Amino acid sequence: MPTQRDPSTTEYAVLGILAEAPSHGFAIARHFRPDGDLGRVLTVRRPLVYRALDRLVEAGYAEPASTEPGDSGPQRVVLRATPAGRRRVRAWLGAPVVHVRDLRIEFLVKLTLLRRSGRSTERLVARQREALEGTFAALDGPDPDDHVDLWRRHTAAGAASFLEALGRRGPGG
Amino acid sequence: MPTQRDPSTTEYAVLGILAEAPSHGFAIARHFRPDGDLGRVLTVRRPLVYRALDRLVEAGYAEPASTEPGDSGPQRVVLRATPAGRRRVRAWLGAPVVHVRDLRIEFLVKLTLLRRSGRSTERLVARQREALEGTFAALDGPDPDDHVDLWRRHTAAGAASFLEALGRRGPGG
DNA sequence: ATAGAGTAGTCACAATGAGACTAAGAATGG
DNA sequence: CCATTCTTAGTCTCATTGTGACTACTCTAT
Repeated sequence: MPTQRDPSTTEYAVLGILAEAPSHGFAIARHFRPDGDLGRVLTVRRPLVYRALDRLVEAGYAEPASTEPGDSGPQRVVLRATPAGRRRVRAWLGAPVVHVRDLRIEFLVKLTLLRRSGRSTERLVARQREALEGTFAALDGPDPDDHVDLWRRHTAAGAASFLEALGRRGPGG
Repeated sequence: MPTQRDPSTTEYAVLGILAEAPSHGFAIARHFRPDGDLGRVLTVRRPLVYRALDRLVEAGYAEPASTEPGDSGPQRVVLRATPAGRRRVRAWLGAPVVHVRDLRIEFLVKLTLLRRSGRSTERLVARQREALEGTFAALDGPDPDDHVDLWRRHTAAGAASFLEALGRRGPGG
């Protein structure tokens, strides 16, 4: 059998929603529209949401639960997260990202999912700061000549102050 | 005839190299490896470089110039930028990016190309600051509660201080 | 001679992204 | 009463991007 690759951020995000409560593709897709809570961070169009669900089912992280009549429309196929899926997404939600560049999407998706369901973000924020403190420390000293290094320095400084501001807001912040 | 879409950043970057001097795919691809000057900003694998060249030729921005014996290897196909291609890339190099998120790749590619060939970056940097000053100004005030807005604020601040630091280094900086 | 390393370019396939399409049921309007 | 239109629900197709493996050519070292 072909080895399953790790879920993408999109797939994890969809699984995150599904782990909160059983749902169906169309409803999940609403969260990921540009004006949705998750869509503000990561917009995902409908076909992609359905593809992500297909993969999650293939991987054993989600399964069909039932078909229900739709809200004025065709039947909907309700899916739910499996225990393996819930374990997987819980581990992902607790783990900090490795690169500064993943803060923008992956880390913000995690924060959004945690806050949606009223879970505390304190631990994740603390771990994220620890995970990147080495990166931030390596950027001390005078401004470098190279413009790429200069960019890294100033954006890393922005990211560091973001994490500090997050940390200053007690639990749930 | 199908309307040509605008070149992607990758295509512009390849065209930028080609506009400096006629060259061939393999040599161009070297600049875009992770350790190359352009690759530090935007890495592009060989197949993608050749595809970009195909498109540039289709679009009339590049054309085959000659075939030459390779450096210990097969013949190489040398391409050159057409006048239309040179015009196009010159205009692109002079134009600031519209969104903060495009600074990281598109703007840094422009800077890199300008510096490679010894051209001044002053004008582009000044225009880029003007182009984003509205965005930066809109972020004044106390830290927002929403974590997505908080992220935007702190990273925009990082980007603004990067552009200021760039601006402080006279011509060519 | 032959095995390796670097040069030059191609191929096939997977993943992503965007738009248009089917289809069902409810509401509207002449 | 029938046609239109809106929203819900899901699918299909195609273009673009990204990745690894592949061919082939030339020189060098063993």
